[in-house]
Amino acid sequence: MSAESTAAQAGSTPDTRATSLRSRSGSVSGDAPAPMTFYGGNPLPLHLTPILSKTRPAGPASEESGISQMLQPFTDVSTGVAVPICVPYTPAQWFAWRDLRLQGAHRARKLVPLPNGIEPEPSNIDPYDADINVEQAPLFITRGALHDTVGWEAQAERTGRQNVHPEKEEAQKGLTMHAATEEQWNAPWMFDETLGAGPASAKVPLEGVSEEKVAQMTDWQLFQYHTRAFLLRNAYVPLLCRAVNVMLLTSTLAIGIVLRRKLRAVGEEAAVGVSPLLAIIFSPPSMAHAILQIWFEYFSLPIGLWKLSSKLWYTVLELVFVCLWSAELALAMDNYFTSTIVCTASNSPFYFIREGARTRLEHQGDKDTVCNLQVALICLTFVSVIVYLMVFMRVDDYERVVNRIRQLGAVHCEAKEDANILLTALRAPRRIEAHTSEDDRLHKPILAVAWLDACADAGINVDLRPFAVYPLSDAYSHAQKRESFLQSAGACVPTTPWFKRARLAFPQTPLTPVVHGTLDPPDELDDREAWRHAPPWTNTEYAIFRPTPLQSALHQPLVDTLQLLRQHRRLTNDAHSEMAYMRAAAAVKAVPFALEPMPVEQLVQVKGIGAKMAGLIRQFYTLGTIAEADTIRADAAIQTMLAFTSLYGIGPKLAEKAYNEGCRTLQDLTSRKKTALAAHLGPRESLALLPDLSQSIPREEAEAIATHVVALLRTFLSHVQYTIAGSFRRGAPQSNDVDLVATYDASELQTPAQILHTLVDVLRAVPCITHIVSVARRKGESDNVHVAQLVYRTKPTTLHRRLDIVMARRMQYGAALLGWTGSVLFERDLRRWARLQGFPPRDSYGWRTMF
DNA sequence: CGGCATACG
DNA sequence: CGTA
DNA sequence: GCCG
Repeated sequence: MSAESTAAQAGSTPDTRATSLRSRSGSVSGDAPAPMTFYGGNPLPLHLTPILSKTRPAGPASEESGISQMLQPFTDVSTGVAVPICVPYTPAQWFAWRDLRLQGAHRARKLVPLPNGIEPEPSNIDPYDADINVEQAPLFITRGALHDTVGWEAQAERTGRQNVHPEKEEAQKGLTMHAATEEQWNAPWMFDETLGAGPASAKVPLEGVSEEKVAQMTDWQLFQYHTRAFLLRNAYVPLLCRAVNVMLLTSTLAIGIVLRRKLRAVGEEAAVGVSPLLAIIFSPPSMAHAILQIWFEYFSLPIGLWKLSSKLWYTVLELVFVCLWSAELALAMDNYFTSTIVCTASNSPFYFIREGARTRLEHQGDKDTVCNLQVALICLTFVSVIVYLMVFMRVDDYERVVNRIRQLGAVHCEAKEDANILLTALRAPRRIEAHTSEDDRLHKPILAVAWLDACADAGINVDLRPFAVYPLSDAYSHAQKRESFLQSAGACVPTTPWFKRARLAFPQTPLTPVVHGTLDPPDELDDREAWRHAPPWTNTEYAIFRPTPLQSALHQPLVDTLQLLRQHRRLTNDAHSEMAYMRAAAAVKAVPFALEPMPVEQLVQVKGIGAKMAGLIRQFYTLGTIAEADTIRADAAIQTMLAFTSLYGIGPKLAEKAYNEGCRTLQDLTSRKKTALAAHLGPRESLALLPDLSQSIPREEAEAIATHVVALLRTFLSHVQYTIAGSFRRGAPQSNDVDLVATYDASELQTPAQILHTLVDVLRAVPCITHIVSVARRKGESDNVHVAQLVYRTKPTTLHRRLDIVMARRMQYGAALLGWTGSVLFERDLRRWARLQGFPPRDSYGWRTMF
């Protein structure tokens, strides 16, 4: 709607109002139909920015004034979404969120229509035709990296208070859990406990291996399995490796000494060159190094937590020993083959007599001893070099993990406080305790790195419990319920690609598989991989489970009409009916085939469409309109009240009241009322701003605003990351407001509320905010997500824009992002489903306050 | 026939 | 009650 | 108004 039409409408007389209002309502969704896209999140490619890199904006923000800053092209990092890898709330909730994430994966990826002319409108397809030609179905493939959606990023509960229902406690008893609750975990760490007896035992199934599988194994497989389990689980293994290393070095030293003594005894000190001497010289520092490494591994700060420079030095040291022993190996071999006592046989290609060489010592036995010792030296040195190289590769492992994290779309956090999951190569509980806070151990799963690989293999977040290297908190009290749900949903095997499970997990009717997600895309393998992540349309009661285009390519006029009926129900204060229309509109919007030819009996099979809706839809497609909608459009009173509600702070109740008191124009409303509502943005200001605020904001401007605000934010806050949420994040080309979700480093001491206040002060000083609708309480609880609702204006000549700035700690960033991405129906269905899944009503901010 | 999202100003 |  |  344009500013002109709004102004005309506001100033119109009662007689002309009806027509102007009608034209207004007619243009409610009159935008040109956008190409059909799923909720793809931000259409810009979303990268997960590793916090590791400490990305800063291109230019120093403080040097430029706000406006010139804003005019700069949008080159910021804002399209990167950095979300700490974490679990939401309790593990039980984590499972639920994981499912949500799976089923809502369409929100996580950029979806691109398939090339080469595949029609996105399968209007002639009969969905009941069993042999449906899938090639005619709308086909979408996904590209781009996974970014946060539902599961990764929601956050761990901090308080740990659990509202354990008695019956759930009871149910917990039969629970098969990781051995984490056995008391060895809490006992001081001792070698003998970890050697076979403790929870690190191979008896605990390895990740991804069910007990039934183990039972079916052959002896050889069982042996392999137990070996693997031993090597992976046993805390003694690294020590064993080091012990072997030390033994090798000791042997090398011994051989060097024996060899040298022997040579001296026979008066042939130069017979095999300097290699025995070098072995004697190199061995002691190498042993010291090995012992140092044992200390590093068992007693120091875990190497993964070292400073980068320390890690580099550690690697360099390792490299030095690789070099030393490589040199020794080469030298020992050369000394052997060119020995003055000629160790090589006369028929070998290495055999030749050098000047001064003696083919014989006094005793043949002495020569054999010397030569054999030299061979032993070569072998030991070779093994040592191999061992060093293996250790070297282990150091490299850390980088691999970081890359994996990034590849999975999660974020590697520098500060432990920011993380929601801790990954470690450590296995000893005492060491883990030494390097984590009690709070972390209580609320964050501490997992083996193998979990990451399992996630990468499965393409989803897999059950983390088998990967726990430290007892998971009591928060698992709800795991039983989750487990049974997942099992009933067929969603409990981590190695199953998610789309297979999702098919089973979706509540669905026979109507469902109109569009299969099983078609292979024509070209590259990458696309094939991506394809499996594009969920098919699902006939479900819950909006969270189905992909939905921003605009329906088939039914947008019908959707708009249903929305009009919904507005009417809202004005008439019929919340439940209103919701039914909202659901119906959303359901229709998501349907990927034409409803037009369908009889009522088929229409009612779509979830959310009942008898009445089906009738209305039939009416719409036979008569070309819905009678009730026409009535509403012709009703001046309703249209007037509808116009009233476009003012900030005026809802159905006030609109009706005002209308009954004789108000007919927006001016009437403002002159009559001086409501205390929305203290800083009353009806008068709201009316003044309406021409501006009702104009939609293009993406570019939203991004410019965000860039500007974040630049200001960065003048006093470090490590700021942000995302434009709201309908923009759902892919809308324009919106009526900008939702900016921002987060910052855990090292920052300020609370989100304090930051918001500072930011608002800065924005006011610039000045580019004209109204403060509301700001967070100044001394709000330190851990809450806080919001500033502002009216933003770049400079006096530009339009006023509604701007919401959401400030969250990084732990809650993902949750905040989810909560502020919407849509409204999505949020409601999210909570509805969560409640249905039996989440305890709790007051922790994690669940309650955020959603 | 009960439930339908939730928190905050 | 209105807003997100 | 729809769903279970």
